[in-house]
Amino acid sequence: MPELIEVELYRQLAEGALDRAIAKVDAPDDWYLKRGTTAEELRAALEGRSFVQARRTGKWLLLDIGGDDGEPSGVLGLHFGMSGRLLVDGTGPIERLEYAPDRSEAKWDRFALAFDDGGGLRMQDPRRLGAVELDPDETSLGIEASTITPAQLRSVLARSHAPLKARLLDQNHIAGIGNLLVDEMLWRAGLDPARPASSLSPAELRRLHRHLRTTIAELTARGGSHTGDLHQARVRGSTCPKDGTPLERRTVGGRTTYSCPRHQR
DNA sequence: ATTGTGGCCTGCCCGC
DNA sequence: TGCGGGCAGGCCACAA
Repeated sequence: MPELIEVELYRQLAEGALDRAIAKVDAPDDWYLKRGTTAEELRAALEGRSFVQARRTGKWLLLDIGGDDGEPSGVLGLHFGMSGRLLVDGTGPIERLEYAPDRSEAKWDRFALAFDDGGGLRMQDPRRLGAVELDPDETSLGIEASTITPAQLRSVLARSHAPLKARLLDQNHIAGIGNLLVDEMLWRAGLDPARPASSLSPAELRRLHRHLRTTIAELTARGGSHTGDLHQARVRGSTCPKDGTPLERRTVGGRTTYSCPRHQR
């Protein structure tokens, strides 16, 4: 469930891990290291160094590593899948994570760093769907959703025959939106998730852009992707909070989709 | 390139 | 009380 809202909270948390010398890397789960990254590589790249900046694009948290000469020497990329949590010095910004257990168990620790000062950074992920990578491919990520412009959104959707929802979930074109956010913004915008992406009129495009930006901003202020007005109705047999129509549940773009057949057109 | 499908992973919850 | 199956969603490999 970590979508860009949750990962942004993790990024802010990670600012508390900057400029602290890394004493030890603990990468106990090889499966969790992706795209050829190895535990040995991580130790070589991180031990004795420190992070100089905490960035985010879409659902990726990107920690710039400072080199011996003070110049950036690499990037540690963290991805949280749907059940990944970030903890710095044992505490995190999110207590309850949708679709993940509330508890904390040591066996869910997939990656950890110990700092010289005795603190640490830890990634917990019960379902192991997250990832740790050294120098992740940032160029393949699409436009950051939270700041996308109307013209950029138009170009993302242009000439695509994929369902609107599938396109908005495609991280290679627009980065950061997950299944909960997309259902919420399409519900607010009154757009059918199954519409071909390129079928929106100029007025509908403007409407979608406005709701995309305000949905992200509002749910950020409320504290998470699960705080949308549609969210409590994302269960079987519920009705539209807007007009009371029985909600439709189907698969669009390979994902469970709730929408209102009456006002989403 | 684009789009769709199945699979991965694990914990939880339901019905029997 | 135990067990099996379905489900959740992020993303990747693969097929057409």
